[in-house]
Amino acid sequence: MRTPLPPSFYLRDAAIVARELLGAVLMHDDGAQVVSGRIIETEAYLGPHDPASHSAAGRTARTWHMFGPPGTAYVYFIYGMHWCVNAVTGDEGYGSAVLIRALAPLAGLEVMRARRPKARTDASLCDGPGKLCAALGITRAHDGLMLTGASPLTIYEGPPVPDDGVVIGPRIGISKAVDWPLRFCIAPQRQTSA
DNA sequence: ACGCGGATGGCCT
DNA sequence: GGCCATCCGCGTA
Repeated sequence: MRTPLPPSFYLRDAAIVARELLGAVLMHDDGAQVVSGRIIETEAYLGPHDPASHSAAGRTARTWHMFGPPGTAYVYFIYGMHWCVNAVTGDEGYGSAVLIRALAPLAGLEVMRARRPKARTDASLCDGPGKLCAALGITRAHDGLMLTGASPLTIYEGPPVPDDGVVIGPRIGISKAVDWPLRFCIAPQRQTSA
């Protein structure tokens, strides 16, 4: 779990990367605080042909970094309140990415609790795309950074998650392509195992 | 255990 | 003007 996932990891179909990111560790080190969690839920956004993908509307100021090189962080602001973080996948210029939807907290629990005072349990610190960005302190400042190392925001290799520990279903909170099976979760009973 | 609606702002039509 | 890749609190069972 010390090894950052390299750009070649992300140079694959978004659905494959979404599956393989389960178990990996997202860490934010701002120089003063280190906060991290294990990735337990992801969603794939396939590219311009995927009606639910931000890249379907073309490359705009907002979606600019979704078209960056594989391993880029694409961070966007939603509902006037929340940040969400993606890992860009596939070739540079294509526009596919994986939304990180939930983490299991690993390090920096005190910092997370201070950043999310409304969370009543440790599990609820990071169990949503907006929540995990708040808990880790991820904002627009991280949009466009590389997740592959030498950056405050990094994803590290984690233990393999077997297929029978993965649940696949439709994506959440979208209004187009609502039945595409592109949401990947670690089954609840497996989330705490190494 | 659900289901609903308000908060809140940037961006596209 | 309307639509969001959301979260939280309050209402009814």
